[in-house]
This record gives sequence, structure tokens and C-alpha cells, in this order.
Amino acid sequence: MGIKERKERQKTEMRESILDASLKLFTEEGYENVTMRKIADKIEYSVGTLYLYFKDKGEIFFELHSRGFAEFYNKQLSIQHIKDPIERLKAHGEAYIRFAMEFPEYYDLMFISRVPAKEIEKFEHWEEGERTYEILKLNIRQAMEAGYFKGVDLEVAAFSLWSFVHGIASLSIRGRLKMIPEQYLQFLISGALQFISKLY
Amino acid sequence: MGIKERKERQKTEMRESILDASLKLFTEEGYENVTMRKIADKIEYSVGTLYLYFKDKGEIFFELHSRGFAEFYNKQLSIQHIKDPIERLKAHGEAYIRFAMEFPEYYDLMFISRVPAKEIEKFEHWEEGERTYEILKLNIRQAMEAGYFKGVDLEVAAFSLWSFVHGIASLSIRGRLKMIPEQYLQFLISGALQFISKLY
Amino acid sequence: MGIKERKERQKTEMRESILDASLKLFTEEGYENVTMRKIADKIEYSVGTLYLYFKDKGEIFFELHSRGFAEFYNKQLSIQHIKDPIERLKAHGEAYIRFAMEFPEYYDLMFISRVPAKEIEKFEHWEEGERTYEILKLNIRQAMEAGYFKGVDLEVAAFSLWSFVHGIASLSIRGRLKMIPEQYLQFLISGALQFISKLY
Amino acid sequence: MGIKERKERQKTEMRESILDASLKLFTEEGYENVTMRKIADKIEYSVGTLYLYFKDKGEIFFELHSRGFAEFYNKQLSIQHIKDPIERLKAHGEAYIRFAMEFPEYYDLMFISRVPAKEIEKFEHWEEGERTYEILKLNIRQAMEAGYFKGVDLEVAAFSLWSFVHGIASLSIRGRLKMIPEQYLQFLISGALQFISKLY
DNA sequence: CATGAATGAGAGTTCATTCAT
DNA sequence: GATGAATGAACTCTCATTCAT
Repeated sequence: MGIKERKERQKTEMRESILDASLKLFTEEGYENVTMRKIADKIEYSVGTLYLYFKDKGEIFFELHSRGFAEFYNKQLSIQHIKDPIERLKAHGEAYIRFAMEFPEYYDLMFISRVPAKEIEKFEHWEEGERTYEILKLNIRQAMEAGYFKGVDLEVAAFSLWSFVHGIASLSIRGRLKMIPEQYLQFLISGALQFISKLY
Repeated sequence: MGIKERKERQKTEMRESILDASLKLFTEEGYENVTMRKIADKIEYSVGTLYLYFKDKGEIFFELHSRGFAEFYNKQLSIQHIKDPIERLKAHGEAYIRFAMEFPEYYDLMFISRVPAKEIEKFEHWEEGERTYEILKLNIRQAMEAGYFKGVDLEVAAFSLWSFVHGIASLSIRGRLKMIPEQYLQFLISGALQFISKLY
Repeated sequence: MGIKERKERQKTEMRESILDASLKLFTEEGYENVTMRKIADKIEYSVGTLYLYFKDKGEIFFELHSRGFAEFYNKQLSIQHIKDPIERLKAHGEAYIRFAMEFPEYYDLMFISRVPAKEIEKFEHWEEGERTYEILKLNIRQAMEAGYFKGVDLEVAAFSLWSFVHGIASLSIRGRLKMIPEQYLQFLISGALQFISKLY
Repeated sequence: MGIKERKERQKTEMRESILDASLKLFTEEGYENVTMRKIADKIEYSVGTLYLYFKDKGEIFFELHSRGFAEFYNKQLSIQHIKDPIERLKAHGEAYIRFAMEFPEYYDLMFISRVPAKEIEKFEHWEEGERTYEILKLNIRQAMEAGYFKGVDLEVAAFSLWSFVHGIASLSIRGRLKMIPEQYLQFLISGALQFISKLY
């Protein structure tokens, strides 16, 4: 039995290592420039080996997608301990942006990249997406109960806040803010987060 | 003389038809998945024919990009006659979203799609992009002069508003709102635009 | 009748103009870089027009070939008036080299380029080649009769002299002497011609 | 261990087989008419396979070129043991011609074929060419020291002899002597070599 | 389990040639 | 007679995927 488990574990480790390499390559060179050969080179295995752990390139892509959501979910949870609903909401937005900046390729994969039609069925994984969206709504609802967001529809507020942070993240990740110097961009982003918090 | 003109027109029509087909494909499949062959197939011509009208694949991409910005700029101008700065600003946001919904292909190309590194140099055409951004800032400045946006940095306000509408547009175009019924999405969007206008 | 003749003449002029343009292009850009489009552009006619005057690209190539031989033959004749057989022979060699240097592309076409298998039948035009070779032999024979080339076979002598000048011409034309400075090459060539004349 | 070696050997054999096929094609059809597809067809492998063994078409061409020069250099060395400088010089000429006749493909590639401009930079390998030329000059110099070639410039003599043998080789290889019966050609060539030796 | 050799399909691009006008 | 639009076949090169070893 121990053998079985060790094999299991080794299998998992290999998958992890492949996924890590892929993610790095996605980040360094962009999705379309990642080839199976490059991934194999990075982990110093042969190309064929990749196919022992993943059905095809799409599965790697998809697995990363899932891992992205898991990571994302954790990031969100990490601010849920904050008591004050408004503070929590602010932290929520910051965490969102931070995730996007730290893992731009995850973010890209999860919220920007065109999802191949054939993959879309598997999107039970949006479950994971929605789970996170539920947290946002929970936070807003609690802020409402604390007297904020007067006269605003919950769904509208959630949608608005999500759009807002996603706008910032996606403009940045897809290079539409390249002309803004790094320093100043930081200022703009925190300015924007503060600005939006006036809505609460 | 009529002959010359007819030929001219036919040439133009052909270019249009190629651009149309390409735009659709770009949207459906993403830049990197659009091949010259697919474009040719779509218009039912041979591949070589494309090269009679465009120097290479990049030129098609680039032309579409330019047209998108031109169209976009016009849409923005069309609301500049509105006197009241706040009304104008609201109309501005609506026009932005409307453009994205009416021409999702253009919008995608202009603000979402990953631009191949080698094409990026030509992006003097971001001039066109910036020209539009200037309009936004002008509108905000005039609103400020009319007493709105108290204590807010102009650049921060502009960046925020842009991020906000871009967030809505890009989530929608890239299918992250598919689970929301069309009707309700309309409600959410106008709700969001109204919500944000509280910031003014 | 005059009409017929004029048309004939115009047809000839057009062919000439195409051949001229082609030869220039061959020289400027090398055989493999000459396209029908470039020829057409050079004479400022459309591509299709070329096919009204020549069956295909090969025919242009072949016609140039023939013109080359004609030109070549003339060059040879031009020194036949020299009385002294040895002087004539020297002049012959010089004329040969001069032709090659003046019309490297003709020379290339005639004596170096790979002759497409399918064209080889048409090589009645080697008649023209052989006609020239006959002149060489005639000159040698007369030198022999004047007491030179003692104990040498006529055919061997002719073959040797031809090989010699062809060697110089072809090494130069195909760029195998690029490392030799122009000036010094001139010196070498005339030196070589003088050197060889010791054999007479 | 034996496995490793066998694989090594197979890899080498494959390269050889590709080079062989390419060499034949270069000779039959000329550099510009040799396509990767034709090479692949000849060895009955897919096109992609070629790229497992060679970076690109140029590398195949270049490798052949180098091999040709290596072979050539060896052939030259093999007569350097001859003591008598005149005998050695004669043998040199014969060896040159023999190389050309035995390996017309190599000879063509090395001394006749039009070299694509972009490849020409790599021609540090003309080092190998020049190394051979130095041997020729050495032989002539020693003949001079032994009292031959009175009053002749060394460079001129070397250039002349090279031109002479190259003339013979290239006329033959490029089919300009097709009308001469094989037997008689042999006679002409040895006759010519003897004839030229009168110059010594 | 891992490999490396091989492939087929497909990418962008060029060009000689044809043909309706 | 001349055109310009169109084509089909060819080019070099890349890559995800398979499979015998």
C-alpha cells in the first residue's frame, strides 16, 4: 500500500512540476509562445513524458486555470477575518488587484483569455469563480446591514465593484497602460481604489 | 472613366470584405488563431489573393485596429454637444459601453487582445487612443469646474472611470458574464452606470 | 502591307525591351531573383503582357541565351581582321575575357548556368557556340601554319586555350575571386594572358 | 552503453543520408531548386525530420560545403610527398581534375554554384579554400627555386594554373563538353595538362 | 517510467501562369 | 494589345502528438 501511495505522490509531484514550468513560461513568453517542447526543456524531461501526465496541451492549460481559482479563493479568504465591513471591502479590492499583479498569467487565464469553446463545458470550475463572487456579495451585504450602500441594489453593487477592479487589472495585464510609468501607475491604482470607496 | 471608378470601388469592396471576415475571425478565435487560409476560406478566395490587397497579416490586423479607433472616436464626439457636464459624462459612459456592445470585435482588438510584440511599435495609433482619453479628461475637468468631483485628482478620476467601463465591457466580451441572462445584464449595466455616477 | 510591317516592328521592339529589362535584372539581382513581376515593373507593363510576347519565363531565358551567343560571335569577329596570327590569338583571348566581364550575365547564361534538361534539345543554338569555337581553331591553325605550336594537337590546343579563359571568366563571375582587390585582379588577368601566350 | 553508441551511430547515419541526398539534388538541380521537401522525399522521410538533424536549409548547404573542402584538401595533400617539384606540380593538376570528376557535386558546390548572399558571411571556410591555394603556391615556388618558371610572377602563375584546371573542370561539370565523346575527352584533358606543363 | 525519433497538418508567404474584360 | 485580378502549387519552417524501444 505504501508503494501505491508513493507512486501516487510522485505522480502528483511531477504534475506540479510540469504545471509550475508551464505557468512560468506562460508568464515569461505569453500563452501562444508556450510549446510542449519548451515546457519539457524547462523541466528537463522529454516531450513524450508530458503526455504521461497530461492528456494534451489543453489539459495543462485547464489545470492551471483551476489552480488559479484555488489560489485566488485563498487570497480572498485571507482578508475575511477583518471585522469592520468597510475595511474588509477595501481590503477585498486591494487583494483582488494584488492577486492580478502577482499572478498576471493566472489572472489572464481566469478572467481575460478567450475560453476555447470545447473547454467551456468543463466550466463546472466556475463554481470556484462563483464561490468567490459569493464572498464579495457577502461582504457587501454586511456593509449594507451596517448602514452603507444606501438605496443600492446588492447585485448592482457587486457587479460594479467587480467590473471596476477587473477593469484595472485587465487594462494593466494586457498592456494598455504601458505608457504610464510604473510609479505613477501605483499611485493611480491606489487613488482609484480610494475614490471608488466613496461609493460605499 | 466610369470603368476606373468601378474598379476602384471593387478594390475597396474587396478590402472591406477581407477586413470584415478577418474581424469576425479575430473575435471568434483570437488573433493568434486567425490564419490567412481561414480568412481566405471565409471570403471564398485563394490565399494569394489576400496578398493583393494587404502586404501581410500584420497589415490586416493593423488596418482593423485603426478603423476601430476611428469609429470609436466618432462615437465619443457624438455626445460632445451636450451642455451639462454631468449629463455629458453620463452619456460618455453609455456611449463607451454601447460601442463595445455594438462592435465587440473592434473593442476586443483595441483594448483586450494581446498585441504581437512586433506590431506594437506601429502604435503611434495609440495617438488615436489618447486623443479619446483626452476627451474624457476634458469632460471631467469641466465637471470639476462646475463644482463636481470635489477633492479628487483629475488623473485618478479619469483612470477610474475608464477602468470601470472597460471592466464591464471586457467581462462581457470575453464571456465572463455568460451565466447572467441577457435582460438582467442590461439592468445590471445601467444600474452600474448610475451607481458610479454617485461619485461625481 | 506597311501596317503589317509596322506591327511586326512593334512586336520586335517590345520583345527587345523585355529582353533588355530581363538582362539588366539578371545582372543586378541574379537569375533566381528575377520574377516576371519585376520584369513587368521594369518595363512598366503588366505581367500578363509578357505572356503576349513570350510563351513563358523559360523562353525569355532562352532568347537571352541566343542573343548572348550572337553578341559573342560579333565580338570574336571584330578581331579577325588582325593579320599576324599570334597577335590575333592574343587579341582573341582578350576579347573573350572582355566579353565575359562586360556581359557577365550573358556569359553566365551561356557557359556556366545549369541548362534545364528540357531546354537542352533546343540546343541547335550551340551551333552558334560551335561556330565561335571554329574561329578559335582557325586562328590556331593559321598560327601553326606560321610555325607556332610545334608538336601540339590542334584540338588539344583549342581545348586548352578555351579552358584557360573560361576558367578565369567563370571564377570571377561566380565570385570565387572576391577576395582579390579589383586592381590586382586586372593585373593578374593580363599577366595570365601573357603567361599563357608563351605556349604558342 | 552499446545502446548509446548505436543511437549515436544512427544519428550520424541519418545526417549522412540527408547530406548525400542533398548533395545529389544540389548537383542535379542547383541550390535554388533544391527544396526541403525534395530532400525529404529522396530519403523517404517527412520534411519535419530534416529539422531534427539540421537547423535549416542553409546548415545542410554549409555542412556539405565544408565536407567538400575537407575532402579536397586531403586529395591535395596526398601528392605532396612527391619529391621532384615539376612532377609534383603535374600530379597536382591531375589530382585537381580527378577530384572534380570524382566528386562533381562537391566541386560544383565549392567552385561553381552561386552562393546565396546570406550564406557568404560564414565563408570563413574559404580558409580551407585558401589553405589549398597556399599548397599550390608552395609547389610553384619550389619549382621556381629549382629553376623553372623563369621570369614569371608567382601569383600570376598560380592564378593561371588554377584558372586552367578550373576551366576544364567547370566546362565538363556544367555540361558544355557534352558533344565530345567520353573517350576523346579523356585524351583532350590529359593532352591539355601536358600542354600546359610546357609553361613550367 | 521515460525517451527520442518521426510525422502530418498547418503556419505565412511567393510566384509563374491564366483569363475575362 | 493590354490589363489586373485571381489562382494553385510551391516554398521554409514549426508544433502537438504518437509510438516503438
